[in-house]
Amino acid sequence: MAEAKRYYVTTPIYYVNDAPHIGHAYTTLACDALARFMRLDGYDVHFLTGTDEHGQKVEKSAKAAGVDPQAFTDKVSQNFRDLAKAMNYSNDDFIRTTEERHKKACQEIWRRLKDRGEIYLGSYAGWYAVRDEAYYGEDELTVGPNGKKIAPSGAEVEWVEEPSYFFKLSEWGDKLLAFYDANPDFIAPESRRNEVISFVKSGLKDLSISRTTFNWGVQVPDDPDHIMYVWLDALTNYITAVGFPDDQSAMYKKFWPADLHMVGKDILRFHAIYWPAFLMAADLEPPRRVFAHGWWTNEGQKISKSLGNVIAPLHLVEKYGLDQTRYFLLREIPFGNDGDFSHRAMVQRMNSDLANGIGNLAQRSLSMINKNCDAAVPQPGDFNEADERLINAAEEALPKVRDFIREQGFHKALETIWQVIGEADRYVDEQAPWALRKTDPARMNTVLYVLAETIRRLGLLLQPFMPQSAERLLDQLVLSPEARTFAAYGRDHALKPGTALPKPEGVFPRFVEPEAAS
RNA sequence: GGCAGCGUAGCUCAGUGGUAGAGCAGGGGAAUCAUAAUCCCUUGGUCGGGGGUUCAAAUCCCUCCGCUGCUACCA
Repeated sequence: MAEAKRYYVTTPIYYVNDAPHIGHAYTTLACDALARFMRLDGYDVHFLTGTDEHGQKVEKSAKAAGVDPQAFTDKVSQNFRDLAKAMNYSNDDFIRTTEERHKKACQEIWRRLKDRGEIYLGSYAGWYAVRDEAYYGEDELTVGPNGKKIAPSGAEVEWVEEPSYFFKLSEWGDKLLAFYDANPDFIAPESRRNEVISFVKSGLKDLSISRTTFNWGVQVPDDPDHIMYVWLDALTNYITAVGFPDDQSAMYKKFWPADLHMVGKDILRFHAIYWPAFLMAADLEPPRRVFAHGWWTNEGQKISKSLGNVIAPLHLVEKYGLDQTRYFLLREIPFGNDGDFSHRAMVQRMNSDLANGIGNLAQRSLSMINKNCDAAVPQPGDFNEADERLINAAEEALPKVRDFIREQGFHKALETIWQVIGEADRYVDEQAPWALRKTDPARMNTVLYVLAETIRRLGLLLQPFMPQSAERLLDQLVLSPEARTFAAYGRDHALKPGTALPKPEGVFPRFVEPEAAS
């Protein structure tokens, strides 16, 4: 059965207590490239990001700042909207857990779980460290000199008990395993999938899903003493945004289940275990896929606030350029692995791949057209074998890139595009249009036409990754907006000979080290 | 500790039974259209150590060494 061409992709909602860093930028960037690709490929895309604004930490931070929590979150969530704008993300919606629509959705999913007998009232007890605001397991504790129990962090813990509602997660282990088995692509990469499965196989405990010790959260229906605990609240955002609780709405029917939840590896468990369990328990469909990507290090060092080596995305954009940063993050490491950000590697990518690669190819080709073809798309003659080879290589790149994008292989997609660039450079050298200028101008025209066509396709392919630069590249070929989708990728949408072209300008500057002060 | 995985050229990684690969870095050459960019050739590896299975092992098995991830309620 033919399903409508729609694609729903989400980032996690980011906890507003953190300042936006490279991790946030990276997750959303991957989703953005995916969303842009799917749109160009004819899909109706819904790309969601947002902020998680509830919880004890937010409540405390607001208090410390002397404002009420809502005013506090209004302010800090703006940082994430600013980031989205600065990184040129194309999200269709930005959800905040403090919105009315979301509270309604949370309370409704709670009611459904309650009605189906998936929630019961119990009490949550454990060793709690006030300083860390966290519970610890018995086996993590050590005994301090004064005989008190000490958390791994060094904080003293005390035994506390509070009433709490529980979700019967323990009853969902087998159903989850059956679900993973029936949906082998549900968790990626493969190694993460294995971890999740082994975790579930080791047995699941019921999950505490309410708290009474603070107020900043969604109230539990019919029990005002409790607020809903983070994960049920946070995860529900994914269905809130497509119209839940109105699960008969056009929006919900069209976009749920989500095609992909992109997450960092640290929150995989919540997305791959709790979330499908919540949904199945509420008789809703689980999402289709969760991808857990890796973390960045900075010049080989683990990034941490205490080391003071946090990477601010805006700083990178300012220093290297927006599209250069986007390109680096998606190209440098196999998506899913951890990766290292270093100035050296960044400059390498920026100069070798961008300036010397696509930048130089476009500039050398378009300059020759500008100077030797009356600044218009040249009239080609018949294609010879070499021409066909390059045209075909470019033609075949789209389906290859598509396959890689569908499995979130961003680095492979870019590598595929760069193979075409390499072939085009070899083609220029072999054909030597600068020599043909005198010996065989008609053949020169054909060669330059083939190059322009190749650049057209490269520009189209680069749009999801480097939207602004690709746009400038395509502007230099005077492509109409309709001619910029993948529907216009083929030969039947080839450049029209005679089309006047502007004087080309470099799109990818090289990075030049500032001279050391002497 | 338990479970899982990894260790291949200076760097990042591909290669899962049949003559060791790519990109970048290094060396040499060509070309001069282009952001001194490009193209060609090339140096470089006892595929972590040892043992075994096989006509044949980076690839399968055993063992040792080193590294990483997961091992539940801060998000």
